[in-house]
Amino acid sequence: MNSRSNATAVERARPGRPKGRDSEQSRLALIDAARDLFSRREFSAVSLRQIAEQAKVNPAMVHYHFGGKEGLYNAMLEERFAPLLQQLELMPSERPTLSHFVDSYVRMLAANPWLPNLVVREVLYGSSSFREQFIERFASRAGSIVPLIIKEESDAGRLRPDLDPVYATLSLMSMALFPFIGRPVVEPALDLDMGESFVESWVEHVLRLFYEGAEVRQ
Amino acid sequence: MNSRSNATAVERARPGRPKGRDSEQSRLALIDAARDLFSRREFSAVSLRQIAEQAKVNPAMVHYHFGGKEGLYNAMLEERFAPLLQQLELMPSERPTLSHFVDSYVRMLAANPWLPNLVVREVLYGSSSFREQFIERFASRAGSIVPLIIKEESDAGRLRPDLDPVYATLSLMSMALFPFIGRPVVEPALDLDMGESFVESWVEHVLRLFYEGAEVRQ
DNA sequence: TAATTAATTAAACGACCTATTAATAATCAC
DNA sequence: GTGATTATTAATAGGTCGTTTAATTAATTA
Repeated sequence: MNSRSNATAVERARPGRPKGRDSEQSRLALIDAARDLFSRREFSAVSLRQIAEQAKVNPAMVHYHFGGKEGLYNAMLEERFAPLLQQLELMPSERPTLSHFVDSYVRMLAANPWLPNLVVREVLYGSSSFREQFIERFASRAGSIVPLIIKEESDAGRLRPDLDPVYATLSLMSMALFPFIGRPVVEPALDLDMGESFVESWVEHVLRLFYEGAEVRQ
Repeated sequence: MNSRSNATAVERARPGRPKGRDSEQSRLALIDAARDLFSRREFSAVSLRQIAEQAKVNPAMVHYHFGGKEGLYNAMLEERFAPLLQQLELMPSERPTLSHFVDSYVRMLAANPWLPNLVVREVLYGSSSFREQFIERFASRAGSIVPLIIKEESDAGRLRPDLDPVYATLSLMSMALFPFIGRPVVEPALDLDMGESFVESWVEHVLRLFYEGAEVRQ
């Protein structure tokens, strides 16, 4: 009863090009496994062997497709991470509103729970070159457009003239991003369910708090 | 001209207990180096050799004092991290106010720029046991007290009765914590100087926005 | 069909890392 | 003073990791 004749033995892949299988399959499997593992653990705490095991390919495939661990990480960022952030830049054809901003940010983070982890990791521990690129491509866009919208609303007499547009932007960004960054603590600590229904009610709360405040009006 | 007679040669430490030096010195040097490096890089990306080099002691001292890398990390958390968070729990003798909460959180984060990085790392990648402990010891305290204060203010008629205390808490926490977590991106992206003067003006802004909102009142 | 190219695995290499042990020198206890 | 204890370094053992190479098989091209 050797492994060759044993029908119950796991079919071990043999060397050589497999029959009728697109190489794209193993490539995508690696990217998916990388996204999953890199968003849950530190870069250096995730080994190629782990990624390969989860992707069900040989570790050497990482070198074949991406040249190495860093190449795989960069490819993952480029293919899974950047497009999502890019989407945040797609403003509506008309003039964007604050409501639109908060809504699209919150919606995206809620729909992709792995996203904030990667963003935070890049911001905190990423190479300075990536951070600069990230700031230039994404953060600065939002960071310059939102203050402009606020300034317009202010000039139009809808917002307090003494309100600092940059501080107001930072307030909105904080409320839009923090709950999702801190989700593993926020949910249990506040006994809050951040599931489906959270998104809409949170956006509504943030916008109302921003415009009207928490005080009773007389 | 051997190294013994060469006065300009670096004095290499020889084995054996050094003269007139408290062992506490090397212990503290290790803890300080660990705090510095662990708050700037991932845990597994920081090697004992780096820590020891920065602390100017032999890597084996880590084992001697702390039993290993993890022991050093835990000791660092216990001695540098926990006391700071503990301080946040020290409420004033009288009834704490929302203003007090925001003020003390913001002040602490601004004074200890390494703190948010460690908190975030623990929250995102830390062991679940530490996360539970963190939630129980710190996050849940704030997470249960602040909603109570808000509820009281609401019952006293100062806040809108339809305001959700938990959502309001999350809003304040977001604005108090996020700017410091995202500081490496926030500062350049918003062209904001988060130095000395930021603390006071930010606290004032947050409280006013929270109570009064951004709209013009008629 | 023969030769070349593409896709895959197995095996091994070298680097580095943590942890351990042994040696050594100062201090402390008696 | 002498033996035990404490604080330190050097050396190394054992393991894992990323990478590379060689072998192997399928697909493609000539």
